[in-house]
Amino acid sequence: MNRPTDKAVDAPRACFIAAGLDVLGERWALLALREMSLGVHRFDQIARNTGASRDILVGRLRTLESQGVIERVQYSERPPRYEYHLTTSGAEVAPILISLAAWSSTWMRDETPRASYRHSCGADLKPVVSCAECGEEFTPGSLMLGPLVSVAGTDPASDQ
Amino acid sequence: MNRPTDKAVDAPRACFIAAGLDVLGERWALLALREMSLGVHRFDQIARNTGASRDILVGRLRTLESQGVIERVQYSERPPRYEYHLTTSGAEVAPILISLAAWSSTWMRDETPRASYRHSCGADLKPVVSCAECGEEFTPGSLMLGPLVSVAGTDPASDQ
DNA sequence: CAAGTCAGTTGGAAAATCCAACTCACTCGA
DNA sequence: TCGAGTGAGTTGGATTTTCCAACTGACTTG
Repeated sequence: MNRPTDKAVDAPRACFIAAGLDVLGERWALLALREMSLGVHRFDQIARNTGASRDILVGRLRTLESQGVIERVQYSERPPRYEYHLTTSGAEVAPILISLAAWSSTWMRDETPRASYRHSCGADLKPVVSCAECGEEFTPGSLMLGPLVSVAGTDPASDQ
Repeated sequence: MNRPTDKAVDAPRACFIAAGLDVLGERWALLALREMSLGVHRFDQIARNTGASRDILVGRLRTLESQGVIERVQYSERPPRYEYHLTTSGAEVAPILISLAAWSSTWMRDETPRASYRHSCGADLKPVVSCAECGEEFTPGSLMLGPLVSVAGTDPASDQ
């Protein structure tokens, strides 16, 4: 089904979920983005609000910046000081944070008090995820593997 | 603004995003759930498809099980063998995976070929996240902090 | 009966994270 | 002008996680 010299038949599944996690899945990355989404842009405050150690946080912010998810905006010349702001890419992480918050507030209810989130209309967070094409709601299981995608199309390959 | 004896003014923000990440944010956890969402339920195959080392994967699966996200289903008596299946809670992680895949396929396009995802209607993955209450689409920035939530209500507290 | 499958375990090396303290360049109040 | 404070890091060493390859035990299959 593949080439004659079938290399490793069992390479990990290269998919966009895995690729997204390479950037957003490292510890503290999503919490840092949460802070910026909430309007917190400065290093000390992001460190405090996330609980990340400062050295690790520096690394995360640099990675996110190099991936184009956030950008540094200078707010003081001397000494040079920067704020961290979401780029368009970073702002579009919001649906992930929203889904996560909604899942968590449904399934992680225990005794500890936690900040909840809501939509700007004032309602409690109850996101509905639907398909932009057909308009139907995504149900668990309606996620299917599609074709391989790169700059150009490549030949399909299916294993599971 | 708070109590007289203000304890640590700078505790990390306890919110549902952070709580969700405690369970889903560890390395390999979401990829393991991805596999189960795609119908892969057995240890060896999950290990292969995610790329996780077997020892770490065992730990993750145990944690997810103890958190009620997945469950082990025995499929062989002797030797005892189990499959890993999503619980209702686990199935509802789908919107997170969907948002992640969509974000990634928009912003992580590089030369490497990757499996894409689509809705079961056949369309490319373009999820729309909207508020169940008002029906309006969530725009970046429409996520607001709500009140503290626990088993009972607690007094509000705002810092940022 | 030898080889293969499946779901793990094990031990040691490597990498990531944590933590507290320290730096540097300032600003602010007395 | 001095001392304290702020903001954004950096540093070194301890701790925790993860990686990796090999191994086990209980089977099944040829």
